[in-house]
Amino acid sequence: MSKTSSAAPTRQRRKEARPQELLDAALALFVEKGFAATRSDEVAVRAGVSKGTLYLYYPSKEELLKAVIQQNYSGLIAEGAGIVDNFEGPTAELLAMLMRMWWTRVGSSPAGGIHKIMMAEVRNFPEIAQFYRDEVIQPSSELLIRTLRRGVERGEFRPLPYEEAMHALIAPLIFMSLHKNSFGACPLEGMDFDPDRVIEVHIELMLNGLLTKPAITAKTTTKAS
Amino acid sequence: MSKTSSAAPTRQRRKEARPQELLDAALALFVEKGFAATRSDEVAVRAGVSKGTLYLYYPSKEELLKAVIQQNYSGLIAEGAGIVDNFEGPTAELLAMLMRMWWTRVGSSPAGGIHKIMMAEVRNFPEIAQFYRDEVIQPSSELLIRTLRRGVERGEFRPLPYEEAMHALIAPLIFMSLHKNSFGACPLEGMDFDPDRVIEVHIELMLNGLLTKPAITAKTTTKAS
Amino acid sequence: MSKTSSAAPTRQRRKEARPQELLDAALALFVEKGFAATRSDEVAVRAGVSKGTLYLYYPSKEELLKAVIQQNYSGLIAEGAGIVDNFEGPTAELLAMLMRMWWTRVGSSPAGGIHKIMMAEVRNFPEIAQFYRDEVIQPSSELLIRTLRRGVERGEFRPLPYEEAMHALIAPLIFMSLHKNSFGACPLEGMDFDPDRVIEVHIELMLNGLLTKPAITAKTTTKAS
Amino acid sequence: MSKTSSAAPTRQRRKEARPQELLDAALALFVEKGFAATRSDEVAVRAGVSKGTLYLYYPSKEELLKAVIQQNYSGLIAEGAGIVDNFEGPTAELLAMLMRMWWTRVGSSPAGGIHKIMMAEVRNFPEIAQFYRDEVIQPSSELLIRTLRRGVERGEFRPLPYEEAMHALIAPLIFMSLHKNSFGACPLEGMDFDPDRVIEVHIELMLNGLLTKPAITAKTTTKAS
DNA sequence: AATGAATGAGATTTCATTCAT
DNA sequence: GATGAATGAAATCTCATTCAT
Repeated sequence: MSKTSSAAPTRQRRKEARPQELLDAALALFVEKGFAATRSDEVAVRAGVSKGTLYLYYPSKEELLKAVIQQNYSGLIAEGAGIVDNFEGPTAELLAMLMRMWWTRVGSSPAGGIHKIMMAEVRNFPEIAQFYRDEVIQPSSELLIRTLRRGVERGEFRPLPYEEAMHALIAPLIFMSLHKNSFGACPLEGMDFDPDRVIEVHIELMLNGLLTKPAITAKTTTKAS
Repeated sequence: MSKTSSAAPTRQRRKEARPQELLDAALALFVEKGFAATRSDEVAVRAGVSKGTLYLYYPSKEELLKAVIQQNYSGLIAEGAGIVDNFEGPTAELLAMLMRMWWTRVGSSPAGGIHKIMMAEVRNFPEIAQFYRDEVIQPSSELLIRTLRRGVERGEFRPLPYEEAMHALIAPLIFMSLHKNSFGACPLEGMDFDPDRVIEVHIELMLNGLLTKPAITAKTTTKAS
Repeated sequence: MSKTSSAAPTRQRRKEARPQELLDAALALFVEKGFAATRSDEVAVRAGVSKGTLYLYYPSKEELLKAVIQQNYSGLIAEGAGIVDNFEGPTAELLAMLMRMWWTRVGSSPAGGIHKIMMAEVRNFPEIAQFYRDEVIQPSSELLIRTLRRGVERGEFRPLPYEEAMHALIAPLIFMSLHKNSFGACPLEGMDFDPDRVIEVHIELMLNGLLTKPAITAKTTTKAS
Repeated sequence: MSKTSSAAPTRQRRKEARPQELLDAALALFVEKGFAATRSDEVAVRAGVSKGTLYLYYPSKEELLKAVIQQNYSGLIAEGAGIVDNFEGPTAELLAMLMRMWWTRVGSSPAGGIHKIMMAEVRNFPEIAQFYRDEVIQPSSELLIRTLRRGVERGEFRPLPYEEAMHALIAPLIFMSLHKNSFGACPLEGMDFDPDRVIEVHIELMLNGLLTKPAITAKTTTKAS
């Protein structure tokens, strides 16, 4: 019926490969069912090992969660920093490139599911919350803020409160990533839009706005903060 | 502001108030700790009753979750529909009004936390997923799409793929709501921006874009779908 | 076949009686099989409840052990102190009375088994070790030492190092108690002496010695310390 | 005194030394932590081998326990028998010599810890109980009883029930040995007596009694049984 | 022979749910 | 109805034992 049907489940020694296999299995299940609702031997079975083996590599389910998060984010940010520092050309292009890159590399990959786990669990794991803020949120925020500032200083972008604009910028990316791993994974009728196109439209709108002619908005006198 | 402090003599716990008290307690705890990690007698204690009493009203924790979700969304949408149908004036104003309204009435109220629960649990409760799509997502999407179409048809907005634009529009609202109930509730340093202002910046940017001068974007030749 | 044969194992509410029943069951099993080798649901079953109920009263097996020890020794020593303070007559009689009393009330009762548990487990539970020393060993040692000093000071006993003599005095009592709960409980042939008579012989020998005529012993010039 | 420090070049672990090293490691750990609470790879690590190697020599932890006990008692008794048979002189001296010898050779050596293990585990291992009775208790009891009888028959000792007197005689020896391996190994204040001196006082008291003048005891008309 | 990665039965503990009071 | 003591299925984690290398 499937791949491992006939051969006896002979015991395998794969010390090197095991951590990665376990982390992948754990990520998939934590994203699908949530951390608390995933039983530790489900993880083991999906990774093709026994319950005991899982505990040989990670001393508790909580440590496993931490390892999943760390492994997926180590050295993800550094890459983006290099791009920002070396880019020459219109800031709009740089911004669009960063956002498309994040979407390709994180948002629509398994690692994107980590956001879902984090949203659901941060309040139960303050230690992980701090780690995630320091290693992921903070550096990537800085990257985008630096880019916005570049645009404003070069006169390409209108003046803005950077922190808030940054959040408005990334919100649809993360939202789409969350969607893919929640509603998007359910067999529901009538939810058949294409996340990739949402990202493109978002980029377009962010840069150019909805209006055919710029309006003078009274309410939000936005200044670069 | 205080709930029921003055009027009720608080003599005996009123039977008819129980369901609401239980649902409120459950909502708060499910949002804070997640569904699986909330113990059913925590809910009971927070509602001021005993564990047994909880089961008198809801036959299982799962049914309680369903009731929490359903109760918080009954008749939330109808209100918006009336506004859209009767509004006269620039569509940009209508759109901004709808978004601010959602933020005030839902996003920054306890009900906003339901999104967090839904994200975390839909894949475990397909039944709820369908309900939520039918009762919440579908009608509010239609409302926004109708508004966008109004803008495009009146020549106020540039042509757009409605579905995708709609998602780009609501993403920061929902994202901020999720944030308030996850990272925003953790005592982390350096995450001290104001969600309300993010909403305002988002509205501003959505309408006018980042660029000082409109660019001709080649990549996304967005047409009204 | 037995007492609870026919009646359905109907759930009983016995909040008051439960702690004692659980402690008795735990004592018996810890003495018989040792602490580590006793499974917590064995304790529950012997007390006539379910595993869950045990944890309703004691939050862990270790806490259960502590409770067993404390409950069996609270106010056991005070009694002896009263006797020593009020006794008039030959110290030999007082000493014999104390020893026989201990044997009757502790050594040959279930509580005597606690010594066996303590011997086996002290090194794993330093906290309990301290408790036992403070509550049991220290006060009862003082009692015996006071008695020995009375004998020496009244010229009834030869001079002695009190601390060491005290240990020589109680050793057979405790040893017999340990024996009853270890070898004595095994179905072995040829170990059929009577512990009660050992105690009597010990008392006799302690007071009068083995020798028909007192010897002058060079080696141990024992002085009252 | 040092085991094998100078002679062996310690190049490769010698195969023939393994069993002894394993038994020593097991003895030390079983005495310290108890049988059930000692993990089998703790034993292996302490013996400087891997877990797998331990199972090459002993097929189960239970067999290891048996081996520990048996190995430590082989040919311990024979020695004593020779002494008793050949001794000439006062029986009191013989008795004192036997007791001091036991204390030196067994009680205060690692082998003394076996008593602790036996006390704790006999009821779980009936097979070992029988072995211990046959190989250790029975022969050494006989030795002491023979010595007591010699004393009584030569008119040196008062008439006694031999079996019971024998137990009264050895109790402090074993009790001190147990103490060294339980409470004595805990860092408790106020338990700082010297076991060696307890033994000496015990011998002194046993021979001469506490009383300055022999009393006529009515209660225990002890006759040689 | 020696190793230590892998296993899985079994232990402790939790908690949704039931039900006697 | 309301309570909370009682239950037991199920979850996490341990560790004696096995076996591929």
